[in-house]
Amino acid sequence: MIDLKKLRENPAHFQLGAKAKGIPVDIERLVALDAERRRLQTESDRLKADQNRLAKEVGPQIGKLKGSLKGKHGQEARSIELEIEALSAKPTQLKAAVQELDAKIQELDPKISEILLHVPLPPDGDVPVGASADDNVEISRWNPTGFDPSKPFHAQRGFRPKTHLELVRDLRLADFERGVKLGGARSYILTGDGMALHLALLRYAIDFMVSGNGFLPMSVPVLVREEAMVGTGFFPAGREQAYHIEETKRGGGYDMHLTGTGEVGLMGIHMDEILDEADLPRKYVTVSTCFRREAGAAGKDTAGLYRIHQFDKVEQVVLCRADEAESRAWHKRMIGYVEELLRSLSIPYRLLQCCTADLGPKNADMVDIESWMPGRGDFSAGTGPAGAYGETHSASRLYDFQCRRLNTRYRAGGAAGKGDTVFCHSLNNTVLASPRFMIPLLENHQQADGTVAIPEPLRPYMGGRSKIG
RNA sequence: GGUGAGGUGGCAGAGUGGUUGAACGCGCCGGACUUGAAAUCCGGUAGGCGGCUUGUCCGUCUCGGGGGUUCGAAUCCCCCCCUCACCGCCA
Repeated sequence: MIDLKKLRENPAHFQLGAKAKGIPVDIERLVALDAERRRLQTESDRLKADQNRLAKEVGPQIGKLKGSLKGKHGQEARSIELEIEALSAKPTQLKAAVQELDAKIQELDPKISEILLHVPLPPDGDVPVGASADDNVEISRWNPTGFDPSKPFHAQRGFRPKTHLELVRDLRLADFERGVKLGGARSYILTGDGMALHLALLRYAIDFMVSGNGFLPMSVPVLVREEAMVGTGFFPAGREQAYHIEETKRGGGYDMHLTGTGEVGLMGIHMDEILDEADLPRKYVTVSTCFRREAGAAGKDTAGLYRIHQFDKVEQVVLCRADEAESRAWHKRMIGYVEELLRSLSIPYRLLQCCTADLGPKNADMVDIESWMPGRGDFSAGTGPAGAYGETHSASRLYDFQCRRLNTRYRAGGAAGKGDTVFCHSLNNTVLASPRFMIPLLENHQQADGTVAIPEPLRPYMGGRSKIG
């Protein structure tokens, strides 16, 4: 959520931001509704002040009179009752006026929050303006020694590469037919070494962040309430992407949603909390199963392990002080962790600066990391697939957008009881998502004999083995 | 799933219709005492929203959440959420 006060001061900034992201939102109407709401509240508060003052003056008198009414009858009682009535008249009148104003405010509130929840965080000034993901800008590349993505795979390695689909089939790493039988389209079963590799990757990634970089490992719910989805900024815009458990339809008190990323759980941890500044930054990592409906992606990447409804992901999240420089520094650092991880696994990758159109409502800035996948890209009969980069990671910088929605704050100024409460900044980045990451891993490390070499750091997690197949 | 008990400030815990945004205690902050610390004493210590005269300012709301009764609600009524205990079932 953006700061309504800032929007009041500079609506144009938010209008431009929404436009750059290609998100339609009626900011003029929001500004008008907000002004009306404040007018009503000021008026209501004024009347309530009268009410309270009157209650203090008149209330005790009424109490006394009511007390003296006991045991009185006839004429005497009647005159006391009249007195009470007279004293109550003004407060009753005020009450009606207040109720009328408050009713109007209550009518306005859902309209305001409806729009407010849709106002995206404007992209930072240094984010390139673009119309679609095609306008993303490459920042850097890294290649293991001897690898050059501009040359065909077989020219470098001396054999035609298999796609991950072929590798998975030949090495019996996954069973798509039975997966689909069980779970429908985009389902799969990892089998044998496929499952072993999947687990090895996740465990390596977790250990890398915990032992290597001081992140605190957490388990988090993947079945969460609406508040967590709205708070983290996935709802309302991304409602179509999440599976919805309609418990209310069977008599339950509330519905649940399956999370599409561990970010929801990790960020939700400190919902409605005020943290001590001294306890920041918080560095959390989780591994969780992620569920995505992939609505609107029909027909896209239908085969294989690239686009699936259920996968597992190691995710990193940082909560830090509300300081732009600090936030930016963490973004770089969190990307750096992933670079180090990818290098340790000898996977070629590139960093992409996402343009404004590719950002999504909650990001001020986003950097994608794409891993080289030899099995993707144009196919030629002679040399096989040309290879292409495919997205495997995404690092977001959100300022206080998420924490404002989640109401996650800290007390500034160090010492307890002092300083303002301010919303934290939050950041998140993939550490490793599998099975998707198995694609670059299998395809890059395949050998001419059809086996796949296991990169050194994964071997301890694979029973010391050096290859699959 | 059944039965019962509860949800009050950072924590613990009073308060069952009238200056109670909230006692007492602990914690924390400031001060005094002390060579320093401890102990002791004094004072202070929630958040949201709005306003303008932007102030050590004013108003308002908040005792799990929402609604209601009342001149007045932490306190009474209704709905929801959550926690705990025991029983049943169960990975």
